[in-house]
Amino acid sequence: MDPTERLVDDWRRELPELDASPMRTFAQVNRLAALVRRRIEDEFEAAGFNLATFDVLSALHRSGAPYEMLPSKIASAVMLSPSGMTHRIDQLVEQGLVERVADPSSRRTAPVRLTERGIETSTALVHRLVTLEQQLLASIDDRRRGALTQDLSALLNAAEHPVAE
Amino acid sequence: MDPTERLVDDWRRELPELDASPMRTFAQVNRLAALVRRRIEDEFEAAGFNLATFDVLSALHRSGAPYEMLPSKIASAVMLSPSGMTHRIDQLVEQGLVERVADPSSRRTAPVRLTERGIETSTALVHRLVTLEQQLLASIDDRRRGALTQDLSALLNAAEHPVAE
DNA sequence: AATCGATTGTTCGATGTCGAAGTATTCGAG
DNA sequence: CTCGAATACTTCGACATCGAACAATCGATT
Repeated sequence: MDPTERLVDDWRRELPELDASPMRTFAQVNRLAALVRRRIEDEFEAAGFNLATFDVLSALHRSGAPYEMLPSKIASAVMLSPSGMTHRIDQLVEQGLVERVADPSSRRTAPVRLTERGIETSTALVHRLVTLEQQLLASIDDRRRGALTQDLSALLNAAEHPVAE
Repeated sequence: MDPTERLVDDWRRELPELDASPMRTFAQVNRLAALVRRRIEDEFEAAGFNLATFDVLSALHRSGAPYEMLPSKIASAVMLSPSGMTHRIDQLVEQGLVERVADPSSRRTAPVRLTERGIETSTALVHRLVTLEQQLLASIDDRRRGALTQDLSALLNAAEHPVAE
């Protein structure tokens, strides 16, 4: 029996008045995210990089030429605090994957730009990533994948927009 | 357009030879896990606790009376390193939520047991949690929830058991 | 044109986690 | 019965992240 199913059974036994079934879905999502993260880290580590690095490179790459973004934009894209972003960019600059460029329209900001090496690295890593993810998705046929995407969209929507505060 | 859909479009534009569609599913899972985690943290913080605390209390509670587990068992249940577990237990002992008890069969291990207060806290938090999760699930009817659970199970299975090393 | 508030990024201190090394205890082979 | 291997936990140092405080700059209002 998988751990997330066990979870619901346990709570039914301990607190019979509680309907614990919602917990299973989120336990699955949480565990899946953690396991996949671990798999990706292993995959990237084999190439000498990590997921944190890829998150930033990928955001820049996806933004299209000239592969520039403001740190604040990257930070919100990867759900990282501004201070954390500063630190990550410092490392990437160190590794020669990105560089801070001057913004002629504002001296308050210093957009970050992918270097050649940054683009190559991002490209190599995204191919590795997709290959891994395809393997993980192999057990689900296309039709169910479509339904899954829809359901996850609905949940994401609920999670992004709290009902009332 | 939601960020995970955008992701696929961006990659299609930048790297047309790449089929980036698998990335969407995992981006959804990852983002959902992060957002829900944040919501839960907020919910628990209002009660003066956090998710890390609940994870441990909940593992003990679910194990049933006398609510005892070995630290190593709890650690694997919540996917935390042994050293991290030591630290968390220290805090919980400090707060009077758990206590280390002597194991008559071995002096090498000191099982952790929920205190009265620990049980009460766990019970209160799990009710808060389920209420929140029910809200988040409200947009999906029961039939689709069943399908979602099945699909997530398949993905979890693939993620837990790597094809080959 | 001067100033105040908003925006953007950085620094700093605190915290949580990990992995490696260390300690204590138990188990098993001879 | 003894000693080495295995087990379970802890300690320690390194590191990523966060939030709060700070600094610099821009924009808007008067």
